[in-house]
Amino acid sequence: MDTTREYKIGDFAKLVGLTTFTLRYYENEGLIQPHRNRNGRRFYTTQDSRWVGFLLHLKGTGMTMTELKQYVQLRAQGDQTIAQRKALLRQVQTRCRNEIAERKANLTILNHKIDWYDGKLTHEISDDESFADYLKKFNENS
Amino acid sequence: MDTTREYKIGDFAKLVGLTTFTLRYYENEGLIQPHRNRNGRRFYTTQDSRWVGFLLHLKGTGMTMTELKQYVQLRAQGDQTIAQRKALLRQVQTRCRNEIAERKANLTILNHKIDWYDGKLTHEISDDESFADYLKKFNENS
DNA sequence: TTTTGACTTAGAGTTAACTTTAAGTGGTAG
DNA sequence: CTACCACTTAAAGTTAACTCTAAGTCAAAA
Repeated sequence: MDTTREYKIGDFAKLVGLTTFTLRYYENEGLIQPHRNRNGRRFYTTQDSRWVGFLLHLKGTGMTMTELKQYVQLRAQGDQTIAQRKALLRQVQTRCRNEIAERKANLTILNHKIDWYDGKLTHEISDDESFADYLKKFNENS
Repeated sequence: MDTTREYKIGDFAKLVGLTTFTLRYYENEGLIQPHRNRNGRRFYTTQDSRWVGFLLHLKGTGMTMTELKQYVQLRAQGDQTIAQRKALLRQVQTRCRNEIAERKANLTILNHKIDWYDGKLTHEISDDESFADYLKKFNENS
């Protein structure tokens, strides 16, 4: 493993799947702190790509910029903020779980609707059975 | 069951959990077609609330306004568009499944991070074990 | 050496899906 | 009767998270 490589912003952008605009934006917001060479140009390391990777995982859970900034601030204050960071992540975790559950529930309805269309197309469902009626078959538990 | 009730826009809004603004907006976009009384005021029926309920389920899968409008247009053309409607919903279904999967994967990382903080707080994880190292324990498959 | 890429700041533009306002009219419930 | 709710159109405002531009300077790759 090469842990000492340095990337210019353009190359790093490709590496992590962001644009240079976004990288500078994140930097502005305090989420990333690239290094500078003697000419004042940014460079990024493998370490930085790991951090950005983690950031993107957090983003992917629905964590907002505001929350990410809070998180980064806490992180900068060292180990005494671990409990607070954990609390923050727990909040994001709960919300994310709820969103997934809700999304799944909606997807289930969509699945049934598609099945219903299937039935219509293959004439397994009579012409006059409504989707509402059809849905009742899956409602043992409500 | 009372299937003949009529609701004024304000009451209907409460019933379905939207604002009157949003109801008029959806109507404008062609997603809802309320009835009018002799004074030109909108009223909505139980039928309408079922339709809005379904709309909201579709929205909840990540279906966009544009897609919903397409869907409603197809619906208005009758049974000969069932295959097209099914195709549209399938596309939404696939995207929704992918998004859920991605979200779950990100949540898994978040879960591990929280566990890692837990370990730090209870000193089950040594002070110098990095999260990256910790994560490796779960990476049998990558 | 020419083109490509990086640097700066401040600010404008983008996107989706609402959300609200204005400004005036006119039913309706308590 | 009075407060409240509904009606209209057109347009502006909101939010988050980017995304891009301008305008000029400067370094580096082909």
